[in-house]
Amino acid sequence: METLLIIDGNSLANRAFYALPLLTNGDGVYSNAVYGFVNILVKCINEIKPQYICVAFDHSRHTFRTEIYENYKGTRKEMADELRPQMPLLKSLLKKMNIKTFEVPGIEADDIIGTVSKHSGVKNIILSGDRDVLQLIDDNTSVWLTKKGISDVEVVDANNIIDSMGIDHPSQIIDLKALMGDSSDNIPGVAGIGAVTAKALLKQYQSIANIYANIDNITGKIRQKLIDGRDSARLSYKLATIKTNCNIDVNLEDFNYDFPFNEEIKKFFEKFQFRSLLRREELFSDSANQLQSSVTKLVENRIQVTSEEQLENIIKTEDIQYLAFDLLKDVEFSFNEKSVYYISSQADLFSYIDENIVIKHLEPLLLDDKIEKITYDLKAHMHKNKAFLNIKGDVFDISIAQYLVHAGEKIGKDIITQEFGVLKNSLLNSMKNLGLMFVYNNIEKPLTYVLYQMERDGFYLNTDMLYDLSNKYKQEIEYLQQNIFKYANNNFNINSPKQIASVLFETLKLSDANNKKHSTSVEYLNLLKDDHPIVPMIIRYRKIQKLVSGYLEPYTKLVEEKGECIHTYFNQTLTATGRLSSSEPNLQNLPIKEEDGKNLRKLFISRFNNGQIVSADYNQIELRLLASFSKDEHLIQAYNNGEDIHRATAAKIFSKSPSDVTDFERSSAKAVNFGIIYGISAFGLANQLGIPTKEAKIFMDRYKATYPKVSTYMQENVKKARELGMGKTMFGRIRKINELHSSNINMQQFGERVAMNMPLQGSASDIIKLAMIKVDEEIKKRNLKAKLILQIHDELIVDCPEDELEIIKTLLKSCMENVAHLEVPLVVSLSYGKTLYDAK
DNA sequence: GAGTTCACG
DNA sequence: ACGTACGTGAACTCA
Repeated sequence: METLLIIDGNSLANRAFYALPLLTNGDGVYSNAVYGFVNILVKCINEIKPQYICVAFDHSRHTFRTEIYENYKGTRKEMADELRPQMPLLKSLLKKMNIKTFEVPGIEADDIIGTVSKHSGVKNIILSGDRDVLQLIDDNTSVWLTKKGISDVEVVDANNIIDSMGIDHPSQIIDLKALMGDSSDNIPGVAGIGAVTAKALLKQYQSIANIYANIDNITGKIRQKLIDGRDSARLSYKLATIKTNCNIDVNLEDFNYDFPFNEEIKKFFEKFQFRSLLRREELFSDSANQLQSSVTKLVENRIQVTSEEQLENIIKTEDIQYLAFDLLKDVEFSFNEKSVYYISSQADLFSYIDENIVIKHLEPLLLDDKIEKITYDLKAHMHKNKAFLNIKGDVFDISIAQYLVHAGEKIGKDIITQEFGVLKNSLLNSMKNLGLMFVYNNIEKPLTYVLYQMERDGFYLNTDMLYDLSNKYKQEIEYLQQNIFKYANNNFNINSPKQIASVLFETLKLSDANNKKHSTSVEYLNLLKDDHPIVPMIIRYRKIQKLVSGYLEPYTKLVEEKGECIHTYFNQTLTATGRLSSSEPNLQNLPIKEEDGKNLRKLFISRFNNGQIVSADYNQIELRLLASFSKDEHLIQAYNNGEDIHRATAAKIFSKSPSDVTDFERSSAKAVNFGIIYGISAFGLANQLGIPTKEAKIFMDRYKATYPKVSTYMQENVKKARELGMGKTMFGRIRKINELHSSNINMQQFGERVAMNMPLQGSASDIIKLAMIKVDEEIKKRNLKAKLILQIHDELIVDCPEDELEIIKTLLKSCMENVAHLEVPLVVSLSYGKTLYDAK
């Protein structure tokens, strides 16, 4: 059974604080409580190996207990001045460890612990210094009590609590306290009754309720004391009872944590000089270790270059095993693992050496094909300095390798040049083990150069038209705004969904049936568009506002700053599936579906006189891949015969001839086909089609019955992903899918959909990347002036001189269609025209 | 910085 | 009873 470790944060920090001498780091910041806390945390992680951890903190002194009894814990001293500042420090460290912390107004840490332990559904171990929590012990819950100091713990569970406390059942802790009181919490109990009498009474009567029920059988002074103290006992019972039903979210998924620790934790430990922890290499993940060793060396071997002579001397005398460089943040380079050289920022005038001087001296090394180069983000370096354009010899890009090994994961990018050699070896090793070498060598590495050119060349804009369009739409916004205000009888911010909702549903009292959340997205606005003239105005305002603030204004700004050519940035190391992404500006989401937006595409023009914008896009590449991977005969046959696939699907699942398929049936089949690619769920399909989930389920079932091989293929994907912990594309690109082993059913289902979708989306992405490399090669080979300038996932855009149009069309089609050989043909559609709008 | 909304494949 | 289609980027509000 899985185990959840629940820590009483205040209790443990207190114990640690008083057990250890006051340590400070160099800056005089106290850290002994944090240090002690981490030590015992690590000890528990090693011994318990819990799957989950959470930490509960007291929010403040004011709780429901002080409400009913103002003296509760009234004898406690204030938190020590040296401890108080350590608490936020501790909490931020826990956050870095990805350990969930709770801190809830009105209740104490104990109540959080009680609630979590009773609702976790797994085995609980409570770590605390406070015996109060013993009342929470049951068959699934035990307590680790910290003893004097912090290194010793006493384990109390359902079996030994009797010996430990001299009672028969954990819940009697409450009864015991209600009788004898508790001086540390200032719980009164029954005056005159101490531990011995209380335990004896409980031995005989089990509970305080039963004691009072049998009060007539009790004799002597004890009886009188019990009668006199009845109210106090009742109050004490309430105070001593830990709540187990607080209003907090107990979600195991939140209690996952990171261990071994990451780089950030290591840095934290360094900052506070937790040396004994830093020495324990097993506490840190590999990359953290690599970083750590570099940090250690860095302290000793980070050498500032302050003059040209020094630089010349270094290059002459160093043991040059490779050239590692990173000029993006600071200017840093190294030749082996022993040292790293850097130049200081320009602010340091006396020891300033220009980065161009450094580059000048490194250039012979860059051009020496026998010296291996290692860098982080080669493409950015190419943009930064032309010396990086013609590097000879092998170049290893850490950022790409890291991305391939860790696609879809969040990893720190704080890497130091000195460690590049080590990192390269370990990443190369990982890539070999994971079967990523083809993707690295044949896809991503050559693609970097293609993307560099695309970013550099950019897309030309019709600036006159940009200003005209901008003004036209701004006027319309002004007009819409006035009308909307008029209808609302009020000026408000139309960009605020909250304010729109208030106008629609409160001021104008429009129906919010089926829209309890008062969503104002078009989907819901459309339902109301006939109810009030303000609604279509708002819909139109939204649309135009989007065009202006999302496209026209950013372009205007870019044109003013950088001229009439727009350069996007293609992120090659971001998406989980292997796709590219485009930003600043994003040219992968230019409007196309509606005419108003599509008009913006007229802004995008050729750089050549009478030039042409050529678009080539893969027809349904993901569905074709599905046909090929699943080897489903019906799908393969349909594609080989060039059939309309959605119509064919509709004919199959609605059992009629293709010519009898209605528009609704075809669009339903289309939605089903998309759904299949996304890892279908009946709910999602129902939502898409606006039909009940039950009906969507029927569509799905019919699809599965019609295309059984697709069904098995998808299940096979999930199964493989579950075994390997990752999804894979046809060329071996991977994406880790940890969600498949989540305790949360929703997360698991998400993992399943990802396992079904990633091989399709990712393989399509591999294919178009290979095509881009091929297209670039062919353009170069033929000395063409045409330029590949955009990639939009399944589409390539080329800016082409008039006289190269025919060759480019042929070249694009053949490169793209022949880049991979599948069970079905890859079909590319071509279109072209004077603007991107015309290349439709 | 999260939540909403909307642009694309 | 609840909430889910896959992958992105960006503008905007509001706490």
